[in-house]
Amino acid sequence: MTVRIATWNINSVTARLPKLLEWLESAAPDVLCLQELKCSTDAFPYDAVAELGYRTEAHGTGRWNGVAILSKLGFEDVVRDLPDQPGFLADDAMLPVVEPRAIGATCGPVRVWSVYVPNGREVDHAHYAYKLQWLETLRDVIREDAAGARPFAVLGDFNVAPTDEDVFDVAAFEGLTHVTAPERAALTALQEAGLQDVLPRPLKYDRPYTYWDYRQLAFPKNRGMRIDLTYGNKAFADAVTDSYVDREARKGKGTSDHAPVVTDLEL
DNA sequence: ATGGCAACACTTTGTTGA
Repeated sequence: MTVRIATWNINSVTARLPKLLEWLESAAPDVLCLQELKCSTDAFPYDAVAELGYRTEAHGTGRWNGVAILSKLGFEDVVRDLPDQPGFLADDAMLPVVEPRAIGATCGPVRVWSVYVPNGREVDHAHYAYKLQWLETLRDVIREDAAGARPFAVLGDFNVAPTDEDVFDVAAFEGLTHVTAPERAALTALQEAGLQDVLPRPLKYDRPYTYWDYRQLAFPKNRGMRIDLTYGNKAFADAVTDSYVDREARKGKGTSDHAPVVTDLEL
């Protein structure tokens, strides 16, 4: 069977609902992993996407973060949060909070995680240590599925550019998060656990960036980054027939600052 | 030069994002 799986940091599913529905109709993925819902689990627009044939498993608490999986292939074994997922201790908080950044499910023949990896903010910030710890936990959680025979992938906003080629100008990121050696080592650890970076093709230019800042005409100037990734195990990667970044969805007003990444499989 | 865009909620300004 042919299966189309996509990931998209939507930057508010309520603000982006018209764009989401339009994209679901045109791209018609079987499974879509969303990040940055910016709404609670209850506030997700379930009915609107159900009219297009999708069931949804969402995980959100409100203003920040939030992840979901939309599926035309049903759901089994839905898991909210990574087992032993680290929390983040905010400046004004007494206790660390486990944020809604991961949801896993089996959709037909494929098991997926939709993940929104912490940003890290600055290299000397507690959020950066949190990011590395979060990625380490992810590595531990995916180990069994990564080594298994069932097609499996982690898709989402990893907030790490895997190589220098994945940012428009490496000099512009000197000393910043997203390109540091420890962050990239965390991605390498996922690969050592059995996952492969499914490199999408760009629809324009030479590199498949997935994120462009809203400011200073970054998109028309193609000052982008590739941080939205599809990490599949061998069974998944071997089944890939095509993968691309749908930069068309980044065009115009009222879009997310991320583009969807689409992967087609023959299973 | 700390802006610039966008979203959101508790402050219609401050926080977050990358």
